[in-house]
Amino acid sequence: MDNGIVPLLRQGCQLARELESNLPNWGDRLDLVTDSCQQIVSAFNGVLVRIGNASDHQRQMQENVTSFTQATMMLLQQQQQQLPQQYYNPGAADNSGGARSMAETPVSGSSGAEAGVPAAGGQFGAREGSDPAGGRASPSSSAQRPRRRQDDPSRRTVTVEAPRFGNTEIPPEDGFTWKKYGQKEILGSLYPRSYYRCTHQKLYHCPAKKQVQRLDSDPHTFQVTYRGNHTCHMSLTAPSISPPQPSTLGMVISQPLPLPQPSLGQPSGTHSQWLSMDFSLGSGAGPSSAPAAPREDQYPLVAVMADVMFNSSGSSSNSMDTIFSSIDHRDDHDQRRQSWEAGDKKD
DNA sequence: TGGATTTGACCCAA
DNA sequence: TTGGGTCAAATCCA
Repeated sequence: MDNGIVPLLRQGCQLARELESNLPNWGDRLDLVTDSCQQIVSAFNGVLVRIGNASDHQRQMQENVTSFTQATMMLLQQQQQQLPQQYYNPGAADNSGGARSMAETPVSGSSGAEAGVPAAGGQFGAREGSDPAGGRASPSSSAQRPRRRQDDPSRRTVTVEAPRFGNTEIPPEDGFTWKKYGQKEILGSLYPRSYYRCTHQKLYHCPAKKQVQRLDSDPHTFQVTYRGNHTCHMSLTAPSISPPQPSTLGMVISQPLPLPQPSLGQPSGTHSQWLSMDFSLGSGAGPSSAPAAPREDQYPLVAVMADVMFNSSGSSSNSMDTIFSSIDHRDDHDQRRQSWEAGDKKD
């Protein structure tokens, strides 16, 4: 391996470890967390760029890097999904230069003129309308199905680079399964906008939706707008009923990633909650079961992912499987310890 | 045959 | 009035 890949890998791992060690001290400085995550992603993106003509081994590494990059960005996305917008650092999401793979900016309105308008009420995970499977809205029911175009605090936009391999017509996996329900030509845009909703919308009334549109200026880049939060995986049954594609990042999010409750009333330590709750479901416990106070052994998630990624010696198994089985094992261990402690206290 | 996608029409916020 | 968002019938596909 040459072409500066190793230094970049080291840099990425180093950044991950720094993030790990700094997390307990950063408190609610989520801008710092964001910056750090983006530096990590940039480092691994640099690796991606340098891995051109990949051998099999390098290709495996590339898949690992891609998975880690996507996982990191998804974690970052999940994090921001739960945060009041004042925690965001829009400047850090600027994708105007450097290795651009995914960049995220909070969207407070549909026009740039409204950028900076604080999200009214800071509502998280605003559920859209009433019954998403309610069929065509009658005049009375339409009042319960507001068609928000602006001021939707749960609206987030990411720019996603088209896949380099395979079908470049579709945006990369983002960890969820989506069902396309519409496509529309958009005025002033060369490319149509596609509308997706969560596959589990009917089963679990999951309100999550996304819009995918190719950029006019860069057809190799998609702008993906997410609306609503996934509630399907907070269901006790959802993860086991509809396992995602095993070979995709779907493993990442569709596994025990509990998404934010609409009424998160815990402004302090929010990011700690993000880190502690995301992978703490293991056996189906909901976010409400997340420990109130973060434990320091819950922070090294990123480092764990990096370690597993680079220590998995070319296994044919999916890297995300490895990563999250590792996390699950950690979680199992935690659960066993907690149950043991509980039993111990009973005695 | 059932689930996913396509597509034209409808609804409604701006 | 316009155009974005959604619905649902038609179609495709495994």
